[in-house]
Amino acid sequence: MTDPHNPWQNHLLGSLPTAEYEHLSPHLELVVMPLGGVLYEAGDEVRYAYFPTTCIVSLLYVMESGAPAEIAMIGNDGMIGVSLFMGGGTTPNRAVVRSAGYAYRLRAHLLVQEFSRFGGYRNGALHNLLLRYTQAMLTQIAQTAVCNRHHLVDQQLCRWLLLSLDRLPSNELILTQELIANMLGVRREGITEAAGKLQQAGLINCRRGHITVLDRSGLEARACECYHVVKTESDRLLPLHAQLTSRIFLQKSAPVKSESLSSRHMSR
Amino acid sequence: MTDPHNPWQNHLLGSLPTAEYEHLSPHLELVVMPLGGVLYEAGDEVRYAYFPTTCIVSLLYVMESGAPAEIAMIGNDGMIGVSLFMGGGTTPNRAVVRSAGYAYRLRAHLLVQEFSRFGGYRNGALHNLLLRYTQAMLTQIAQTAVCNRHHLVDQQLCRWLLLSLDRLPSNELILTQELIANMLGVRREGITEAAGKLQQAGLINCRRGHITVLDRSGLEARACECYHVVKTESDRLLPLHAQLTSRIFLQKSAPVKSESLSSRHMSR
DNA sequence: TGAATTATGTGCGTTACCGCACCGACGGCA
DNA sequence: TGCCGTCGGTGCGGTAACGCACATAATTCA
Repeated sequence: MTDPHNPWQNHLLGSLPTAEYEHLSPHLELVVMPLGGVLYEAGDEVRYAYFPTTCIVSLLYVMESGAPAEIAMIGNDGMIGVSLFMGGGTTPNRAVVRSAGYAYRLRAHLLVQEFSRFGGYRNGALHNLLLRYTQAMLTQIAQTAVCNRHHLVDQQLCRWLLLSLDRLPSNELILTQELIANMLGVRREGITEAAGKLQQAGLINCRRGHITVLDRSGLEARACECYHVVKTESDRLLPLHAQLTSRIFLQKSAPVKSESLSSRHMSR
Repeated sequence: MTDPHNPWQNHLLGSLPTAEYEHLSPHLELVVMPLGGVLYEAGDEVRYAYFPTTCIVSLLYVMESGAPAEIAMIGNDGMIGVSLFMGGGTTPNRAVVRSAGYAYRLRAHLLVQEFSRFGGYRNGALHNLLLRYTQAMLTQIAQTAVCNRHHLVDQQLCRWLLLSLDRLPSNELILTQELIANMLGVRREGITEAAGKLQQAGLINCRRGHITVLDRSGLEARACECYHVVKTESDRLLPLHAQLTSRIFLQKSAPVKSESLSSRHMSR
């Protein structure tokens, strides 16, 4: 029986050419990502780069009042810790697990080292891949800004559910409406109302702490343009390489040194 | 008499080590940046990197409705065209001159080429500098998202004025309240009202198409935390190098091949 | 100089969302 | 099985910002 966890479940790792992938894989460490786990706080030195496979991590700015605001969400499409190679090594944001699951992590210096390796005159594949990913994330953040200003809570909820759905293996989200409200920076009651409408329309099904998406394209129709902009740009910058799909058949399990994050809880 | 325009008026160019600066400077072209000039449209292939000296350029997302929303503002602290080295070569945004002035520009391929040059095992200074700048811009965009969601128009106006002020040589902004409203994505009347309060408090002085800042620290006190987050992070990532200040005495003028941008006008 | 243009200031009803208070009800756990 | 903490739903008054319609004032230009 094969190990169900593999680094290439993460699209970035899965898109690497075999040579560079093999270079990194011995150092990738599988970690459990519990709901509410904090990867780093604002200003903390980032010690690991995380490559989610089945979890979702949110980047939050925590305001002076203590209220959080979601900046971006990252799942198996990306990584957490771009400041390692972009420079600075810290950010004014908190990274927190918003949907439990797994991720592979890599020590900071190993990532930076590999980022800076070259193949001839051009930079390496990891280098280019990570920069393209950062550019995609930048678009996601920009679109969050636009959406926050211009779109109704109903539309924003659709966008948010779709972005989440794209990063999860199933069509079920395990989270409370309060959590969604915190991420979107609106009242909990606002989410209750918006989700009620979606349920009434038969697009989703809500249970206590669970939201099941029944009609994906229905959500897309109700979402604002922001979702599509982010999705399109992301697909353009990071097409899934042949590498990834071919590895599904050549699967070679990585060392499973499962270790859990310290789980502080998301409050407020 | 010396030429008043010099590339090192732009902090990124000014922070380069002499060797790399000299490598680029023959290719830098001074361009006039008229109010409303469009550097590129959403989806356009980016053909030049622009390094503003006295102008301010805004990155806008233009919504389906046609309404613009400001994502970030760039002055002599940065450059326009990060997608050139981040990957993709286009963005879903429009870049438009928001405050007339000058900039130096560099052909896309020359920037990319210089970005990819190495000095030994580590990447070059331009490489690191541009990545750090991109990280700072990322923070600015993230904070725009936060601000759009959580802060009052009054506070946002203060933030916006301060960010503009930091990028201008004088304490006078030449722009209409309507323009500010478009940038912040609010009603023009909202700006009129907010600006009225600031004027009443003696912090600014408004004339038709002009805003003069009288009390900078007063504005800072009224601004939301977002301004400080962006400023602090920017200063941390991009401290002004000794190079820049020393060049003020070693000034060697660059070829002035002044050329004007096609000026399309910013409309609603 | 006077007319046209453009920018700014003001008022008024409307709306989306907030803050609060409360109730009901689900679901984990003893 | 029954308890209790947490989560979801609902109602109500309050408010920041909107959309619109004008009045007024500063420029530009004929």
